[in-house]
Amino acid sequence: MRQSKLFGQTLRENPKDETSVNARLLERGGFVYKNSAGVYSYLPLGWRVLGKIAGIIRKEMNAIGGQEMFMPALVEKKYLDATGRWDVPVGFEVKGKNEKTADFVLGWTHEEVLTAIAKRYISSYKDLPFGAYQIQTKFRNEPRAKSGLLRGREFMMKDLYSFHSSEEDFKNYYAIVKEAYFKIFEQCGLKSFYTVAAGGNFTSSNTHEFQVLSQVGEDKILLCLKCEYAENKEISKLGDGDKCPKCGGKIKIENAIEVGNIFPLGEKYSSAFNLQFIDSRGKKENVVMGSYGIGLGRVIGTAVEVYHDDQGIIWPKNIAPFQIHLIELSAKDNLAVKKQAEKIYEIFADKGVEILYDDRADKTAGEKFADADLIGIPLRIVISAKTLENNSIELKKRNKKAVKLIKISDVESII
RNA sequence: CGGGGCGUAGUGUAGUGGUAGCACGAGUCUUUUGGGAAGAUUUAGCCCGAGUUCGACUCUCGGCGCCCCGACCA
Repeated sequence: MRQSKLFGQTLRENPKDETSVNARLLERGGFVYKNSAGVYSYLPLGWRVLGKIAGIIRKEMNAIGGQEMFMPALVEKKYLDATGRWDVPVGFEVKGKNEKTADFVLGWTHEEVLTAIAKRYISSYKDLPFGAYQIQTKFRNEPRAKSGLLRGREFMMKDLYSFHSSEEDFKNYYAIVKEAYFKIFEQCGLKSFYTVAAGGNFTSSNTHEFQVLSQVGEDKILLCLKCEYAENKEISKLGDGDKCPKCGGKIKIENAIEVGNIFPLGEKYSSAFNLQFIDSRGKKENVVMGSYGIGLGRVIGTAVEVYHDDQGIIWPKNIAPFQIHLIELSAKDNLAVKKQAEKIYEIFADKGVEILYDDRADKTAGEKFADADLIGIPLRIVISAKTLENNSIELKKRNKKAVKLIKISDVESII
């Protein structure tokens, strides 16, 4: 991608209406545009990051047998009436302009919708278990959107739902999803802690959250420093400095961002919809369910909160919008630099390396460096008259200070 | 939903009861080019509505919007 053609542009100053680090850096870097409080557009750079995260999630969901599908954002009243959740205030109610349509809510979760669908296809224990997921925009009427991408009213979410013939089978799968979640967050560069929590509008059981430590996190968790056992403060009877109930280690209270959660749903939804199967002895039983969410925008916001410095974002490799940021510092009277940069750009582009090429002719070196720091691509390559004298290019990692020269002839070794 | 703050070009900011400047950005031209360059030139704005007034961006009231704290919550 040539930066001269990139839609979206860096801002030199912080937007005055944002104070959170993730919102400031993401807006300044040209990743997102705020349309309304808690409602963001993803510009091409931000969309690439979101795509990276979606890719990691897909890979891990598919690996545990999840099947991707796509459900409507318009959810008719009858679905939520079945579980009494129509009146939950998080919904945005929508009506057709012509006033003749049924009542709808913009989907804020899809347990009911998928349970209704599953009813048609599940009849025997042989149809179980199965898991289906989607990556889709969710709408929640937050009383107070805040902290940039960390709490929006509209956000991309991966929601997986699993269906089982027994509590035992469900529990096995729950543990498998748990491991998949750890892998997902790890690949996103985030260290997550598995935390016991409450179920809110979804279930009366305890649920589990994946929390990433951050000062700006709105959750407080009680975390064992030794075995990493953690409880959300909202349900915990532990206090700062207590002994861990699992290993006796020291408990510490920490702020954290909830990037994912997994819910045992039991038979709440299957009984509401009469979703039953016939077991191997011919007996009808309720399906046992679970649901599992990850907020993709929140993962982006969290990554920025965790990985940044005064100059900008420092993307973890796997979710960076590009892998290489190539900068050419050419002078008008020295076409050699420009030519060489074009050549190197083509080499990487041909090999499918994700490369952003700062080919802007009217920007100074300082401005290009500042933009590169802000955008936060992991590896910066500079080619200039100075490097060319040595038949070299300069490499610098975004998370390191040191620069290193390598010969142009060795450029492919970077791949 | 309670409390606080704030709404002026794309961004960040001045400002007066007589309708607005500055910087950056963006466009054009020239000179520049290793950490946010220089000159010339162009571009673009008072959140909305009502009221007071000869006249409102300014004062009053009412909306709406944005941020923060709290409550709530992925």
